[in-house]
Amino acid sequence: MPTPTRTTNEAVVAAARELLEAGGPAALTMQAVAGRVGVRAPSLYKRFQDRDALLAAVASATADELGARFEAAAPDLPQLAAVYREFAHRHPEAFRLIFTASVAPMALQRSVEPVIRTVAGMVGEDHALDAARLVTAWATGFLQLEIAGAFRLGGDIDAAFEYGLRTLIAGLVAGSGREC
Amino acid sequence: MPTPTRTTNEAVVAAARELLEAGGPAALTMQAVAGRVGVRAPSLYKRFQDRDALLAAVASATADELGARFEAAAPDLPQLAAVYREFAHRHPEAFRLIFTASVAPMALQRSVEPVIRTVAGMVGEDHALDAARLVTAWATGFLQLEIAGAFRLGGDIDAAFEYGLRTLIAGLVAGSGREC
DNA sequence: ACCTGAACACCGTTCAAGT
DNA sequence: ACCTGAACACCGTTCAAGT
Repeated sequence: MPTPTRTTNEAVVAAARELLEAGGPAALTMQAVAGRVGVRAPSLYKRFQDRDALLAAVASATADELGARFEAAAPDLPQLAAVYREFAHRHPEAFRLIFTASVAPMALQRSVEPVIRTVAGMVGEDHALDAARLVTAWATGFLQLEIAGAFRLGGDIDAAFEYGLRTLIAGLVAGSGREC
Repeated sequence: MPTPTRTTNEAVVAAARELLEAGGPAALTMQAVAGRVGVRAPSLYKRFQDRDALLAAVASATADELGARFEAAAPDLPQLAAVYREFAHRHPEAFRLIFTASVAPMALQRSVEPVIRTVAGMVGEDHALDAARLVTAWATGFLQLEIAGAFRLGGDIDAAFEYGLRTLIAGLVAGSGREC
């Protein structure tokens, strides 16, 4: 008779996310993930083609969660920025993973839509995409540098984030509306 | 009698950089690096404590090279941005490596100095650090997203980069001088 | 149908032994 | 003094054999 399944894709991805966040990518081994869901490593290959596919699933799940928080924060740009930063602080490893070449590009498309919508409301449809790319590039770079510990020259990081957001908005508004 | 050395740290790092750029981090194995400099893997441990130390040396060499190009481009912000982008395009893997947590934070400090100097000339010393962080965060994030293939919604990427730089400068100038 | 033990290839790393 | 063969631990992955 057909044997009932002993775990689920969701449980596997959840276990992988925990291991990733706890010990970085090196800790996300097939054996460790399998152990967490009560199975042996070879069984995982029934669900994911290989480790890269599992990483992609983790990235995708992370992007979906982020997208949901963006959805709740739009169309308030400072709120979007705050949500993004808090998410990166809480899941630094998953945050990094999302922007890894092999994995993520597609997973992000949907989650970024609330950002485009928000920015479009500020600068108009014509520059919406360019402006969204400006804002996401800044925030993503800032958080990546912050997480990597690259801000070593002192100063208040929170204040630098506020300054960046404020200055960015000033530039967006100045560039879109009439000049003075 | 003392055996003459069969390679140098510089040659090892150069070989590592080539392998990294050609095949990503996974291709940078101790055996492959050793093979490229005509030696066996265990010999590398005389020069670098472990693979992570070698990666750190690669990151450091990359950051130094980038710093030299920044030095030549300062204090022209658009020129700095163009140099940065060209460097990222030509060495995407090394560029990514620089911002990996375990490796790089310190290697960047010196190379970023020309950027701070340039930005200070635009907004004054008071906001120099915040403004430099805004600019580097934007550029780094943009390039990372571009390299990762995350800009999938169409549009002209070159134009988006120009737009970002222009808008950023507008914000910086508006925020520093008197308002209107 | 699903799971696993055993096996293979590959990698990082150590160390005693070579020259 | 420097280098290396051999060995060890560990990982990703495959597959025939179990239930």
